[in-house]
Amino acid sequence: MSSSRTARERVRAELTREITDVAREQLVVDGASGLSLRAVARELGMASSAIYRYFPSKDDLLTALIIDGYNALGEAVENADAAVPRTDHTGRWLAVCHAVRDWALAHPHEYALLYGSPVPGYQAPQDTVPAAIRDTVVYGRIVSDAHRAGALNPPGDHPPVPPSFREDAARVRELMPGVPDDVIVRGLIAWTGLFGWISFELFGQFNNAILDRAAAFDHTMRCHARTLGLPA
Amino acid sequence: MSSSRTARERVRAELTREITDVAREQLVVDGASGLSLRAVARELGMASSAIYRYFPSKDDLLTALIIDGYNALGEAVENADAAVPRTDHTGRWLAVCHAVRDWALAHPHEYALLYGSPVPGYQAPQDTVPAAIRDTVVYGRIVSDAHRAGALNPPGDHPPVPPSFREDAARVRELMPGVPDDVIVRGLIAWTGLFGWISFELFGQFNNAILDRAAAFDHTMRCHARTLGLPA
DNA sequence: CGCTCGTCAAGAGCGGTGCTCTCGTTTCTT
DNA sequence: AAGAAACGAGAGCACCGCTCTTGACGAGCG
Repeated sequence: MSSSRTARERVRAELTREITDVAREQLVVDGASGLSLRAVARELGMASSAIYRYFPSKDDLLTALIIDGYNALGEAVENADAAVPRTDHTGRWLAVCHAVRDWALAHPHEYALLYGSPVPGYQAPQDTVPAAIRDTVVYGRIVSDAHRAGALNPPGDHPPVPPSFREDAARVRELMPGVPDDVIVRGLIAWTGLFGWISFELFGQFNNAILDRAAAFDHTMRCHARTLGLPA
Repeated sequence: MSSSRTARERVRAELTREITDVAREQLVVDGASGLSLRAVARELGMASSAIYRYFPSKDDLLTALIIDGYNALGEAVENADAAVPRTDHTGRWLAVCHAVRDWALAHPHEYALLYGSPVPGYQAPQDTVPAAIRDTVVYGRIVSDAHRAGALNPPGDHPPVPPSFREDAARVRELMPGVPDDVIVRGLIAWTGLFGWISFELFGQFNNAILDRAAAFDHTMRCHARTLGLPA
């Protein structure tokens, strides 16, 4: 019977979830470096060695938390985008910006885990990729929609893209169908600018300089929208 | 005699330097999380407890490495800027961009220590600030020089800056004397865009997407220059 | 029913960590 | 020369990730 076998699998899945939940709580409190398998086991009233039945190593637990984090951020971004009329491309962009920032401010340690420095001998497990690009997928759709609607009027001239960028642009274009090379460049600029700003804000680079970060962020993202070519 | 007293201080300073040097080697190899006081002591042939005569905790050693890193990066940026004619503002900006990126690629773990996620319970020791802003000082001078020379012609219109940004702009203006509010916004966009790009590149966010990063980076920074208002 | 057999939790243990304390020794100061 | 300050070494504490062994539990099969 699948039910009996499922019963075992079910309790296993449940305990796995409990472990990640407790681990996430510790992550929120102490950050990634403060996460301790023994402390998680203690919290769950089990032996530390039992954890290894569910996660072969601490890195694997962290990877699970990373995937969860990407999904949580991606979902927040998707919801923010969905709440704005499809044709209000500027509003969708700003909604995405604020969704990312709000999530980052609410979950600083998890944001640091996703977009801060990865562990030294870093190799991104391939199974993190689908979760990791959820927010970027939403963003690409906004740019693509805006371009297709003829809503993009980028100001100023850019130098011609270098020849080797054509292939890279083609890869990026999978997320922004139909968008010309220069708009892809502008799209990359806005996207890296968004995360660059949030990382600066979260990691203390704005200390003693920018105090009303919410206002400065909103205005900066509106300027990014203009450079992308979105209407005011 | 100051010489006799200096003899003690001298050997102390020398050992302090040796400790940071060995620690930096380990940082380069294993990253910040792999740094071990005991391993440093072992490498130096001394007891681990002796290290604490020189650095009260591991965090203090890391802080010293952070300051060294900021200074190394700042010096690289200063040299890169100094090698370009003063009136070639676009060239100075591009030189700074490439200096930051080259340094980051050559010292990824140290870059991660500076601009990646800080330790969880983060409080920036105030004595890191002078070193931390060396690169920004150079950048501010470039923008200020370009503006004073009348070389800035920012394309497109930006929305009016929010009232609360005036005070923040005034603080930033200490590094960019004489620059109007909107140019300060554009300056922040380029600066956060530079570090946002490098962080994305270094922390794996460009994997499977952008392969010729050098070319894409150079072109993107030229586009940033245009948005700032610098001539082609 | 009884008997394997796979799954699991628990405990001990290994080598490592940051950090503290004590205890002689060295080195500078007075 | 005597006292004070700085120093290195060693033992030890509490913690860590991880491994290995042992024993209990429960599902499937003869």
